[in-house]
Amino acid sequence: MTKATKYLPAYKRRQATVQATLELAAKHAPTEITTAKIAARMGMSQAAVFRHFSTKSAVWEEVMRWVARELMEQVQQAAAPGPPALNALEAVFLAHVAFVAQYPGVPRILFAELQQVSPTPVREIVWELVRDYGLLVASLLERGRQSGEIDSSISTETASSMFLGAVQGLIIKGLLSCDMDIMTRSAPATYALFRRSIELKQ
Amino acid sequence: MTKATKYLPAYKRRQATVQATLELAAKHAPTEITTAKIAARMGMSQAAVFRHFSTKSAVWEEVMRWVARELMEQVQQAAAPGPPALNALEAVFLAHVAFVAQYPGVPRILFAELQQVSPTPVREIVWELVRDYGLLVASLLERGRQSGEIDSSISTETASSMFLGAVQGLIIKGLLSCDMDIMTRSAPATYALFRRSIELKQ
DNA sequence: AATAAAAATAAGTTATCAATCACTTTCAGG
DNA sequence: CCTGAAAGTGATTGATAACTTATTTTTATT
Repeated sequence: MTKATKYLPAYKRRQATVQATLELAAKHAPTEITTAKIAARMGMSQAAVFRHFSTKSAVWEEVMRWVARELMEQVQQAAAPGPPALNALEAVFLAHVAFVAQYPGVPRILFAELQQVSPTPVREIVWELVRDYGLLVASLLERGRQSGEIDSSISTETASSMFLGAVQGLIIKGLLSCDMDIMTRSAPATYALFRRSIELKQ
Repeated sequence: MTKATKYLPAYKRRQATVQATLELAAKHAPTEITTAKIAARMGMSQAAVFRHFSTKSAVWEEVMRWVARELMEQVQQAAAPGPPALNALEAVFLAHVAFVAQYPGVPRILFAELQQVSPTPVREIVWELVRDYGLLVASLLERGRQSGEIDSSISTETASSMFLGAVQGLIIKGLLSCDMDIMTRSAPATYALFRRSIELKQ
């Protein structure tokens, strides 16, 4: 929670607006996040928001850009160390879950975007994120296949869709039970199951 | 698509309203489905909707009840035949995917509900659906464990969350690519992978 | 200390949408 | 074929939320 200081320089105000929106999303549905509430959270008038963003959806775009950058940074860092691909993949899995647990508003925002049918600017950013994330997972799966950790009969495409699904299953459980920490607790066992599905049988 | 007939008896008008809403949800985000659009789809005035539903959210409640009843009917029927539990589970998986492909608005409506934080009447219905569905999957997993198809070291809880996640992974892919038929095509391979994760190794 | 530029505000406007109500049209039963 | 009940409509209302504009407050520079 950023402190509510008035008369911030523009770039800091933009950052603060993004954070305020994320904080609101942690406890409210995105559709009921109004510019008035965002402003109130920063201790400002509603009109002030439009000093820094030309439209409301410009706010959502900046929020999504922040989310994409931050999540990719976290998982890339997690993926970095060491040769055993399946361990790196586990680190990615856990980093992703930890990120969502830390910013519980993020899945809500993403789900809101998935409802849109026509392509919006925000959706474009989501698409890029999903693509980059998918490439990271696919490269780890490929590495695991070459090192003989992963059964070579497994399709990388199917496995990476399953990987994402495993995360989603946890997220949905967390959202439904209104307890995002349940995700963190169940994550290791869930990954172990995923691992079993692609591991070379002995 | 129901034919647009005026002066329907009340119970048929209610059914028609539910169907019209589902059809709209297939091509629009739930937030932009207004009572005016629902009415227009049936060739009626906006005011007419309120002859049959006291509020707009009463419409969503009825829609969700219909979805819950219909989906459970489909998957229960799929689960019915035969002893090999893992085959019954596959039938459930495919039935679920087929249902979503047939009513592409359904995941959008569900995702919209998942964003709500405070418990709404619609959310209550979703909760019941998820519980009933979870029980069905759990009972099949239990049966498979007893028949020796499933490794007894696997937690039913974790496996059923993974099952749901596998479906979700497909749904998200379908929504993002704006092509729900991709789900149907990828479903068998995805289930095969899930099966590998719980099957007894030989 | 003076002042210009930047940040924030108060008080609007406009559009949209759920919900209401007085009134009209249609249908079904005697 | 008549009539009362049920189904539907047009016009309106009140609330809400994004966006605008004229004005004020603060900050930074010289």
